[in-house]
Amino acid sequence: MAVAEPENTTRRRAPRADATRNREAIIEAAAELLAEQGTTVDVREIARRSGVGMGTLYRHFPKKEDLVQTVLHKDFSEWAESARRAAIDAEDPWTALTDFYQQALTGYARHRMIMENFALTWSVPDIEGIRRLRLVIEQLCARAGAAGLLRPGVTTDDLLLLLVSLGHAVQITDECRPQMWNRLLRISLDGLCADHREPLPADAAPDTHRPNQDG
Amino acid sequence: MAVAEPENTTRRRAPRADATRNREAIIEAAAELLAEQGTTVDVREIARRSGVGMGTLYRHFPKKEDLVQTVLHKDFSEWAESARRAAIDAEDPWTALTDFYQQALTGYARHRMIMENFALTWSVPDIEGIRRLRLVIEQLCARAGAAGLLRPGVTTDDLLLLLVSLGHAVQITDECRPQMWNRLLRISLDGLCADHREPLPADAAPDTHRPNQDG
Amino acid sequence: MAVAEPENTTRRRAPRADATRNREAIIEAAAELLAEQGTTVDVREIARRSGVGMGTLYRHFPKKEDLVQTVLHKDFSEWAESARRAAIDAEDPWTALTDFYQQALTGYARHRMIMENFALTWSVPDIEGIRRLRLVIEQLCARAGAAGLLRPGVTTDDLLLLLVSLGHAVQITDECRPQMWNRLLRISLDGLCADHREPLPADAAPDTHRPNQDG
Amino acid sequence: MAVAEPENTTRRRAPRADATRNREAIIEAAAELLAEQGTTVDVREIARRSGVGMGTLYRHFPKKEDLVQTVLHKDFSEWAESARRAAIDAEDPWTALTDFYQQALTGYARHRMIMENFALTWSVPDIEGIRRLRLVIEQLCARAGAAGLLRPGVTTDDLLLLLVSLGHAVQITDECRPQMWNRLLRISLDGLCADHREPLPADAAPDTHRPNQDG
DNA sequence: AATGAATGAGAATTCATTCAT
DNA sequence: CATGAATGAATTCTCATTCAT
Repeated sequence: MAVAEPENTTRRRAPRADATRNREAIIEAAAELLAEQGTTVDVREIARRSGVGMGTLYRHFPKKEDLVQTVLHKDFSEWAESARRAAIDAEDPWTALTDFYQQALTGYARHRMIMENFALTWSVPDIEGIRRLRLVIEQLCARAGAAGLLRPGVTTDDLLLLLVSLGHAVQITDECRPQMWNRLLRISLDGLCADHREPLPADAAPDTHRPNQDG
Repeated sequence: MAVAEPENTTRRRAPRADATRNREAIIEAAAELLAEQGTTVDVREIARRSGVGMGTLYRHFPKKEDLVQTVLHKDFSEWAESARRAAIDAEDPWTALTDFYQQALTGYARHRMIMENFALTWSVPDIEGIRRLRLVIEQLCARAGAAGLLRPGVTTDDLLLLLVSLGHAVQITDECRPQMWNRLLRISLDGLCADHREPLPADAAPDTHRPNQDG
Repeated sequence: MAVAEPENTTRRRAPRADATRNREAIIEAAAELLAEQGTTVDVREIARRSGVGMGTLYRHFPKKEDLVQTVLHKDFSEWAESARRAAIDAEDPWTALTDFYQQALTGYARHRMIMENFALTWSVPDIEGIRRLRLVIEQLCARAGAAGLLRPGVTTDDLLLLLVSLGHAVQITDECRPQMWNRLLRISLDGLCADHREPLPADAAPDTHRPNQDG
Repeated sequence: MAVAEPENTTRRRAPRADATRNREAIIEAAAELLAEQGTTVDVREIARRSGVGMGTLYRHFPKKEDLVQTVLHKDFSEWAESARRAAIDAEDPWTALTDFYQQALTGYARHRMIMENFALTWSVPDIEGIRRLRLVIEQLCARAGAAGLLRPGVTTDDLLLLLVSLGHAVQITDECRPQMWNRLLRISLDGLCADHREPLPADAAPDTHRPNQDG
């Protein structure tokens, strides 16, 4: 009994397995509640739904914000990764871009408030996650550009901002008019493609262009 | 022009006439603070910044939400009206549409959190205001459509959702990269114009279209 | 116009008639509201119902308690007076006593909270009114005693306390079971009358007496 | 008797076991303060006097009214129970009735405002408690009636109302003239006993009876 | 003399965080 | 290590009283 414990021994009354289980239960409950109620959710409700005591919750996440950031990070990562996969699986560059947006925006609806707050509230979250997402888009952009499918002048940042912008449309419309955002995506992609005679200027003001009457 | 009126003098805390003045001071302070901190602002801070006591604030707005709604409504109305003016002043239909978005989105930045909450939090605010805005867009849409400038199949709701969607982009980027959203607007308008061979189908999925290689 | 005003001249734009009218309106409204809601009623509601401004109300009654006391005093006086009248109109001493209680208790229901508070809340109200009421009872007591109708040993204070005690019963039962208190009055009066062999001792403890079995 | 338990030691702020202790401290403090000041007491003062923080108080009683009701219920139960005991211990039916009133009314003084509010304020509290009290009286009534000691026609409700009515007398007089209410009780019991020739009619109006002159 | 807007000290209630068991 | 009771500052809202017009 008093012998130094070997680390590998099977001890059932879990010292670490439980901790992991708890941590994940907390994150899962928090993800649900943050999605439902936003960051103003009561910490005690998170503890209740995850089935742990306040003390346990605070052992894992010393501040409420720590928990929020963790959930944000996790949700964001999973979402970004699924979108990346969709792009990789596509066969040609334009389909890759299209599928990427399609997948990313479809997933956006599940992240309502979180993504919302992600952009706006409580300090800057998960810079690293955004950097990775940006890399994905950069590759899509380069690939489509090299194939001559993307309108000249379009930058990675344009595509990133378009994603966030459409994401907001998804959040607003998904419940009452699902798939309405798909029309907006189509419009934007048409505006992005190489069909357009003129490249996108660096300081594009929209009124420099006028469509052909009765085109 | 007229003789100097004694009532015009700046007197602090005049009662009857200043009920109005107080009301406006409260709304102004609330607008600022709501923009800065969102709907969680402390009511006392609004009272403090507007220079009135708690009682006065609550005489004018019996519930915190009443005040929030009032500010929301006012901001929204002013913003929508300025965008409408910009559209009316334009000479041709496409410029009207373009100027409308330009003006609306430029104004969006000033309304940060409020517009944010407008779409997402605290019940449904100001249905009437949205209805009026929608009417404006409907006219723009009809006018541009009649002139053959607008891509067939584009609806008023598309244009409305585009506005909100780009509005979000404005809010996110306005501080760190002002005018970046203008590029997105240009892209979207290009996707909207009649240059496109195919009309926008009713259930547009973006992958139905593929750009001309090396266009 | 500038001549010194004679005090007797008929001036229509009432300086004092209005004041009186206001004062009475305030008292009337306060009486109603105090009866409905007790002393926690909002002063502004009194002002509203009486149709005067807060300033006017506070000109007449500098403190809320002043108003409450005034209403208390008035209600109490009127009530006591009506009971006194009923006693005077009666022909023989016992009927006088009986009618006095009957009238007083019937009126009690209208004074709910006020009478309630009268005995219990907010300092001592209207000592003078109680003194007058006591005088009335004293005479009834003496008259019935002299006629040999009243049980020996019964004091004026006994009769006064009985009144308040039964008054409470009235307040509690008047709405749900009107006239139920009449049974209690009958019982008490029977206990008061001279039929009883033994006089009421000075320190009457109830267990000194035992009724005749199957009397 | 048992070995000294370490858990019995007076330790301030022990958590689990002291949840109970806190709860009782709160109830005790609330009972005192409610008796002193009525239902308008500041909740913070209750917290202060019971030595707990606001949060603790609100953990046990989510609304102020919950606390008030709890205190009301507890006080009422204890009081009713002590009166019931007194009645059970008596040897003959009439003494049981007498002792019951004696005990009940003696206890009434300790419950001042609370009993006051019990009858008058804040919704209907503790119907169940009243029902139990009524059962006790019902038995006393039946027992005394069967022994031929109680005046025919007297109902359980008469006795219940008499209790409340005399209770009010107790509250009013207990401080300034203790035991004065005993005289009233004696009078009422004499009115209740079977010595009276006529039974109490169903709709007893007091003037139907007239005492024997020079009884 | 009348008006009702303004005042601000309270009062009830919530919630992030700590801590004894 | 887990638990959940305890804490108390912060927050929304009320109301007796004052005061400028």
